[in-house]
Amino acid sequence: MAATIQDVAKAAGVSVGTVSRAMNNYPDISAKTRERILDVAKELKYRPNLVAKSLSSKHSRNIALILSGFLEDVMFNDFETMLMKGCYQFAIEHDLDISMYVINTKTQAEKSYEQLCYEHNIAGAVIFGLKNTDPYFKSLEESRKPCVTIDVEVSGENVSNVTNDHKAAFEELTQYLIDQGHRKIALVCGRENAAVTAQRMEGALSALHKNGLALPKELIIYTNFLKEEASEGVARFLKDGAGKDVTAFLCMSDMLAIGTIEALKMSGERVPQDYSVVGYDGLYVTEYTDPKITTVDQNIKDKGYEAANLLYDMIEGIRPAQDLILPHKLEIRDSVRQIDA
Amino acid sequence: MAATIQDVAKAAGVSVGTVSRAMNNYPDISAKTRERILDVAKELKYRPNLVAKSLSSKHSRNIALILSGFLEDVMFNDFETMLMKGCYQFAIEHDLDISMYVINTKTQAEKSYEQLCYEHNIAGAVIFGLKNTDPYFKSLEESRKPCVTIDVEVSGENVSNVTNDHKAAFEELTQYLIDQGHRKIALVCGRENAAVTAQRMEGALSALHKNGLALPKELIIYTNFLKEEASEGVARFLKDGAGKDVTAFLCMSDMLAIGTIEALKMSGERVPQDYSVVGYDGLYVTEYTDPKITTVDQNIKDKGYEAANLLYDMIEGIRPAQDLILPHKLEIRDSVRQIDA
DNA sequence: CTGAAAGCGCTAACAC
DNA sequence: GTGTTAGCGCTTTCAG
Repeated sequence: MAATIQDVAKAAGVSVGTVSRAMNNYPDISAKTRERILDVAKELKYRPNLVAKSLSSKHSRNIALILSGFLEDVMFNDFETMLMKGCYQFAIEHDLDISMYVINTKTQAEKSYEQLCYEHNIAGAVIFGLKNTDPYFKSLEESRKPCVTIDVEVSGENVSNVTNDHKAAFEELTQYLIDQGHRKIALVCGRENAAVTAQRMEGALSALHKNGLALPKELIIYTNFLKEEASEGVARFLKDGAGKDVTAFLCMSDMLAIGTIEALKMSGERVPQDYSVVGYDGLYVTEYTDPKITTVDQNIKDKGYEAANLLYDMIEGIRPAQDLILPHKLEIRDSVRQIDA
Repeated sequence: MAATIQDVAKAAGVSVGTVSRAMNNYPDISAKTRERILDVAKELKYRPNLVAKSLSSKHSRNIALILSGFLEDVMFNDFETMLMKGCYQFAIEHDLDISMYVINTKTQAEKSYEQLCYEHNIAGAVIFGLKNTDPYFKSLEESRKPCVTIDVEVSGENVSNVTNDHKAAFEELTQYLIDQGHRKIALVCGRENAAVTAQRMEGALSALHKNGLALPKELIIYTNFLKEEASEGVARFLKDGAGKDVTAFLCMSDMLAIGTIEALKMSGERVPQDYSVVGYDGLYVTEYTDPKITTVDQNIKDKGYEAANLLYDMIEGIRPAQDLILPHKLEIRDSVRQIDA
């Protein structure tokens, strides 16, 4: 078995309390006692049992990354992975432990966020993947454990939100299309009950209206953010003839853009020569597609990092709960053609 | 604060021991007492504190997924994500908790696997990303905590290994290229100290030799599995004229194939019309590239699932440590041209 | 500055 | 069947 604090105490000829003080860098201990203890600890390869530690101290350096729907996603997507990388980056820099929990709508109903925290002695969590209709969406409000949601604005004394200005970003993206001479633009829309969908929709409409353009119903293709739905939708759209004169597809996510391009190619159309397509998210895969997709980079890794950072500050009482809006960046690549006037 | 076992005991008018028995479905308790306790527990929204539980019981339903180098990867890659999904799938089905730990060569030296387990009361771990030269590679051997490594054969009484028959798979892949009429094939090689590199190399050589073909040194492009290295290598290769008469690039990973195709396109070559390219791994991104890449699908998610499953069985004493070789599948897509005799 | 002791929430003998 | 109690390994008063 591994050495315990008892073993170290015995070997160093002191009490466990003193070992604890030495290990945790308490000030009220003589330098030489501390050193002796540290030596013995190293000798015995002693590592404090963090479980016991968190049980007795009632707080822990343990935060969680909670992913809702991680396993349900039919579609593959590296959003979560980038988010993770950001969170872990921060955690490692600050010597925190992260536990990842996968939940879904059903398990949210069975066990509240607070319960999950108490169960695992977790100080707080970054939560991704919540839908407007999820149980957590409401229950988080009363949570005494701090948390940071991504891209979903949940109110509550202890809940922060990290997001982008999706409206502005999507407006920029739309404006870019318009600047390139596109006038009749089809919108490939995301899941209805997603906050980001509404925000991006606003952005699109805003840009369109500013330029005296409209978005007729028949130019909207509805999806749940699944690539396949975009493909089918666009294929139908082309067949219907609904897309007469349309020159560009404005997609609410990169995966939708990929699906759109797929359908276009299947129909013998070229991108961007025949149709222009833009995406949104900044997934790494958009650099490997053909053509490389013009998109808005959300800098998801940063988002993870900042979310973990904010969570940490909330736990430590450094910052209060707040909404954080991170910068985005229009990433111009090869999927848009400039149309001559 | 959340309710504790004490609260439930008091409210139900029984002792904590009895509550414990009720909560853990022990047989030696009357049905009605159990029910009453369960009711009270639900009433109080009681959730056992798993930290206390694992501390007192000395075992836990906590396993870890340890990723070495997760943050160092310059290259993005969804290998880890798919692995995670597999592990979590199993964990959820079996009511296990998974903690994910990110380590690297340096932290491996500072803290052994066993220490990490004791620190967190972890029953065992699935370990991914180990290099032949990593400290864990040796230290795992003596571990008393069970673990399952992915694609790295580490000996040790308590260590299992889940992998594919990379040699056979790569041989198949090479043979496919040969069957399509390719005779002069360049090899885009992976990291030198990776076990999988050696195995795939063997497979390539085997297929080549069986067909009376050779692999001259100048037809090998060395990389560390980074896409950019493949790009540069292939570009240099084309410029050098080393690749005279070469008709196909056999890549040891999908990312290398992507880099290869990138370089080829940059040089004005078409894939597969001018050059054929095959990859290896079965990353989802190979379906979105142009052309879609012919590859060997390792079914990484399954690998994660089976690894977690084996780990669980080792912990429970159901299966001893062992090597598991999972099936692969040649995924024929559009990046290879058939060459007429 | 250091030791002794209570207790974190739970399990697991051991009684009765 | 159920209560009692001694820990699990650690932190944290409280003395001295």
